[in-house]
Amino acid sequence: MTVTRFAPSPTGYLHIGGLRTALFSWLAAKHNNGKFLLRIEDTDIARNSEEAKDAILEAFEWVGMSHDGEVVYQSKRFDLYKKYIDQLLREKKAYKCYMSREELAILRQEQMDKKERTRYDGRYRDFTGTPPEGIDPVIRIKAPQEGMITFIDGVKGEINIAATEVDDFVIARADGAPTYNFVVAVDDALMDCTEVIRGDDHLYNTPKQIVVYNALNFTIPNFYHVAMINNEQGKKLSKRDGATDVMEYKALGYLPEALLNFLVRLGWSHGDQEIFSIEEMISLFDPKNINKSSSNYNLDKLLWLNAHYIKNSSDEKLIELLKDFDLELENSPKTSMILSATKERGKTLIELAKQIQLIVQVPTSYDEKASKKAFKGEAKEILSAFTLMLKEANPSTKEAYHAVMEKVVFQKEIGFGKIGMPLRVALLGSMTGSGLDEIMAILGVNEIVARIEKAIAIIE
RNA sequence: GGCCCCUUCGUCUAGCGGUUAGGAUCCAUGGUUUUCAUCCAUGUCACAGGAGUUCGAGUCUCCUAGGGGUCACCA
Repeated sequence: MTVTRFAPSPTGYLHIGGLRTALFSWLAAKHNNGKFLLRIEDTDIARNSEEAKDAILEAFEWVGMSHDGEVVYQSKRFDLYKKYIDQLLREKKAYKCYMSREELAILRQEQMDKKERTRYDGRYRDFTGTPPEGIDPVIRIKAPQEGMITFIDGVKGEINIAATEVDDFVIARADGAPTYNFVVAVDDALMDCTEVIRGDDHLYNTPKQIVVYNALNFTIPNFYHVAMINNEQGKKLSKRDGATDVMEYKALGYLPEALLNFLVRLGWSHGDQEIFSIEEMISLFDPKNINKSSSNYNLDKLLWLNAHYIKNSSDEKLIELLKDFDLELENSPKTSMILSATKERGKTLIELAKQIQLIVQVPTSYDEKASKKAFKGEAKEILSAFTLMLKEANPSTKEAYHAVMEKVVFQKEIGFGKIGMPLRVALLGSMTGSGLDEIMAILGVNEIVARIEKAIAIIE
C-alpha cells in the first residue's frame, strides 16, 4: 500500500510551498487508495510552538486535506529513538564523540582557511582510550568513507553523492536528544512510508538518511524531491511577495479549491488541462510527472481560477462563504437573484461581497466623478419621469423594468445612456456594476423610487 | 568556494529525434453589454549561448553562462 506523509516542523504557519508538497503527497496517497500521514517534527523543543502546530492543522482543515490516523509527534517518541541509538552503539555503527564545540569550531576554521569542505574528521570514530573529563559526548553515526551513495529520485532521476560529502553526522546531541536526519529516517521507516515527497532543499539530507536506513536495516522508500516555488523574479518567495501563509488566502477571499488547483499546476500538469476538480487531481496525479524545474509564483492565474470557482459555486455555498466577509444572506429567491447578478463580477469573495453590498446597501455617498458625469443636464427630469412611469407600471420582472426604461427613452427621444448612467449612479452610487434590469428587479419599485428621490435631492 | 539540481512565450506549462513549437494566464484589439465585469473572436510573445552526434535536435552528449539548493549538537 502507498503511504505518504507530510512532516512540518511547527515553527511557523503553513507556507504556500509546504501546502503544495503536502498536496502532492496527499494526491499520491489518494490516487492509490493509500494513506496520507501527518507528523509534527518537534524535536527542537526550544523552537516549537503550540500555536504554530494549530495553525498548520487549521490550514489543512480549511483546504480539506485530511490525514489518516493520529498525528504523530516526534517529541513524544524520544524513548523509541533512544532505543535505536543504543542499538547502533551496541552494534558499533555509531560512536560517542567527545569533541567540544570549541574544538569543532577550530577544525571548521582550519578547513575553511584551506578552502576545504567543512566536515567532521572522524577522530573519535575508533576511539578506545579514556574519554576526556567534563564533556558530554554527542553520538555520531558511521557513514561510509568511500564510494558513492546512490539513489533514484522519482523527480530528478539518479542522484550520486560521493561518500566523502557525507561525514559522520551527529544523531544524538550532548543532552541525548536525537537530531533531525536520524528521526526522519526512523519515523519514515516505522510509519511504513513508501513514498517520501518533499522539497528539494532536502535533497542533500537524503544520503544522510540513507546511511541511517542502512545501519538499521530499514527498507528505503522512494524519494521525490520537488523544486521550490519562487517569486515572479525567480527569487525565493518571501513575505514581500504577498501572501505566503496559507490562511491568508482564506482572508483574501480565495476558495480552497482554487488555491489547490493553482498549486497542483505548479510543477505538475496533465496535457493542456487547466481546471482540475479534487476528484480529477486524485485520479490523474502521478508523482512521476512532477517537473524538475522550479516554478514562479504568479497571482494572475490564481485570480483567474478563483473567479472560475466563484462563478461555478452554488448559491448555498456562496452564502456560507460570504459569512466570513460580513455578509449575512438568507437562502431566498431574492438572494439567488443577487448572486446571479454579481457572481461574475468578483474575482475574490471580498470583491463579490463588495458587489453585493453595492446593491443591498442604500448608497450613502455618490462617487464624485460618477455623479458629476451622470447627474448633469436633464438627468433630474429624466429620473423624475422614470419614477412616475415606474409607479404607474409597477413592474416585477427584469424584462418589465427594462420596458419602462425603453418607454422613457422613446418618449424623451434620448439614448439609453442618458437614463442608464444617472439611474445607475442613483441606485448604486457608482458608475459600474451589475445590469440595471437585474438590480431593479432585486430592489423593487419602492426601494428604487426612494433611492432616486434621495439622489434627485442632491442634484442641483 | 566544494558538491548537487535546474534552464521552452512576462508567468504556469505541452513536447518525450521529423510539429507552421500547442494550451492557459497576462497584455492589446474587436464583438456582445445602456456601464463595468463575464462571455466570444483575433493578435503580440519562447526553445539561455556554443560545440558536437544525426539525413534531421527544443528533444541525445559535452562545454559556457545564469538561477537555485546545500554544506549545524536547525528542521
